[in-house]
Amino acid sequence: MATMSDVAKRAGVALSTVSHALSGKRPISEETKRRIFQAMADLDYQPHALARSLATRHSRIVALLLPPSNSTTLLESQFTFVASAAETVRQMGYNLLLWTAPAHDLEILQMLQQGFVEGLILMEVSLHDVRVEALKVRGYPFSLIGRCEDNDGISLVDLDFEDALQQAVAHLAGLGHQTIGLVSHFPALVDSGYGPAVRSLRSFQSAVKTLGLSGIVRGCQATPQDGYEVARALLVEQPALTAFIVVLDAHLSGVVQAVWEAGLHIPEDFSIIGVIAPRSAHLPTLAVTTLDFPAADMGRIGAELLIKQLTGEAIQPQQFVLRPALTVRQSTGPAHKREGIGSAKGGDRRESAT
Amino acid sequence: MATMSDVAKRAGVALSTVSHALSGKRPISEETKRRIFQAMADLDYQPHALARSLATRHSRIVALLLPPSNSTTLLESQFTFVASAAETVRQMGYNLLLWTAPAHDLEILQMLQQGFVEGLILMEVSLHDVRVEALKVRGYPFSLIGRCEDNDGISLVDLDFEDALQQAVAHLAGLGHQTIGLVSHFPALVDSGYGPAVRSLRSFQSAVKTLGLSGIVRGCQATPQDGYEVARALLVEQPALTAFIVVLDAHLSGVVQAVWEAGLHIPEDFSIIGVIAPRSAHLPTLAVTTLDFPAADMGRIGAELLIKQLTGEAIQPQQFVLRPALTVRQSTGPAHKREGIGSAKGGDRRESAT
DNA sequence: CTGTTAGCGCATTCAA
DNA sequence: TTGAATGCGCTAACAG
Repeated sequence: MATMSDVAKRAGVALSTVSHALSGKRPISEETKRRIFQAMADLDYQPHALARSLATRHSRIVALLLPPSNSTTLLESQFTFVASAAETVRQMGYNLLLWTAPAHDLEILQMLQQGFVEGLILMEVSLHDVRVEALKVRGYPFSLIGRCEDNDGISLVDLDFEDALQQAVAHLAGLGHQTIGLVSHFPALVDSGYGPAVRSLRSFQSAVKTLGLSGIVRGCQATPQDGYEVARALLVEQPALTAFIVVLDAHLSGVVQAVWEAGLHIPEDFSIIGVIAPRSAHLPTLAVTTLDFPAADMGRIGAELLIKQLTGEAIQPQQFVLRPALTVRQSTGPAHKREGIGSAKGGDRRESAT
Repeated sequence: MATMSDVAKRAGVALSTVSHALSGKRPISEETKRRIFQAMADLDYQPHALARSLATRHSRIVALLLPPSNSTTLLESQFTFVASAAETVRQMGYNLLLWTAPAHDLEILQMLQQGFVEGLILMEVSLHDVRVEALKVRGYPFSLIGRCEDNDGISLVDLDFEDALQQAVAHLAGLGHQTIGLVSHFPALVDSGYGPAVRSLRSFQSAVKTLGLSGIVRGCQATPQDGYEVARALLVEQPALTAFIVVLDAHLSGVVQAVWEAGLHIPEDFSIIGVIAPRSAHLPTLAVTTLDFPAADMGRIGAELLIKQLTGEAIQPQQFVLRPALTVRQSTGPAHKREGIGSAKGGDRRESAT
């Protein structure tokens, strides 16, 4: 591996000349430039990123904090954040480090202090996030995919859950639905102050109230089975129910199946709307109406926010709270009163599966 | 940010003494050690990782090459690789860089040459992978999650697809099934030499042949809808079919639904077995029998293989081809001839969804 | 047991 | 337009 001084020697110039030829930070005659690049080609020279970082005091490395794998199971959308951020960061000439750390861990700060990493992208932040506080106090650059309660001076991108749930309720209300069920996050997540859980819950309740509808909320773990169980129970307990709002992609298939097994047709007898990525909206035989969760955009913007901060392109913190677009597919329609059925024809499937 | 020389000054010792106190590479008296650590604490000293890397010529950074997001949609298992590798790498004191690059791109090599990254983990390798060839020729450390055709001298971890499909067929054969369908990868993937696609296909065909059964193969894109369509078509075209083998988690729900909609009960009338992660096996109302795809293990081992190579713990390349365990759940049972139904009661759902 | 010194590969300041 | 020299923060001989 050739070094810069090797190149300099071979081109018959000084080390600094080579450096400047590379960076273009001072004028170099065509002739010497030619010789230098020739020498670089001959030697198959590659600048040493680490050495450059040490001299520049810029590592061009940022890190994305992955939520701990044990707690919440990773949703489709989460991975999309990661993939999208990775791609964006790379396009902007930076490198993305993937860190796994318990949400409360502060050893993150060490690595920042070390100068190893120039900035951080956080996801799955809670309303009162210690990490955010710590970063803010020390003035380290970071961006959020998500929001806290107090976001003063923070760059972030998040879904506008308030708007999303409001739109969802409004859409259903417009179709004449009077009693709407929200299949939501696990209650513990609400208690722990997880933003999406709290905000969507609040917004649903207020929207339902404003429109004079009745709303029923039930939360559960992010698995199809739990979604199924919850929906099934709700359908029995609440005969007036004619629509579900689902906010987790993992719940969708379970909820749909519960509705089917109750003998209800979608959308004739029952409507379902999801606040999820369009990609997750296409069940085998049902395209679900969604408020499009823009996961890829969020990953991209989260990355851009951080890097613009680092390059000085953006001085002021920017906040993007994205309002999701409504895409009407086949799962929502005019409300019809349900017949008095709690479970029906499809129900045997479950018992039959010994 | 305090530097090592600051610490040295404050402790009244030489720079190198501080360095050695930190690394423990030479004996230091208790007294000076105490003073040094005291000074470090006073100054809130953090060693500068980049500088250390430059001096050591070891960055303690490895990279994981993410498959390009456009081509294959990312499966559950893929993300599990990433998350698991990230965690493992971190536990071993290294950092994981996420790279997105087209599979044919060789600019990867530049970064290795630069000394920025010490090694690579590749996933989604094809049987004849140019990247692997290039890495091998230049002697760069890397490990594979997956396999090529020729794996001489390469460290890798992969699922034993041969064994998996053989087990799947054997399990079904043992239950009396005579005609088995394989819902598999998109044909283009087989043609392009994608390992899992090719190996599972081959193995299925040979297993079926060996046991004197008849096997039908159909491949499609990795979405529930495509899985549904393919299964549906097969059920109509092949009345003798009594079981499906599914090798992509994304297909599972679609295939199951197609079977249900054909009026068949699982497992009484029809059996389904998946070569997928247990986590994906639990549909809302059906726990599917699987050959457990050990995605987390594979991510972990892939990372370990690379890092052991870097630390010199492993001189010889190691290859782990994991045989999946069979977990019998509710979706497989004794074979019964199907009645002459091609489509049935559930079929209306599809049409009804306008 | 401890101090001195010379790099690691590059950016950059100061001269020329 | 170019060269020489200094230093980024640390490790690792080499002395003592």
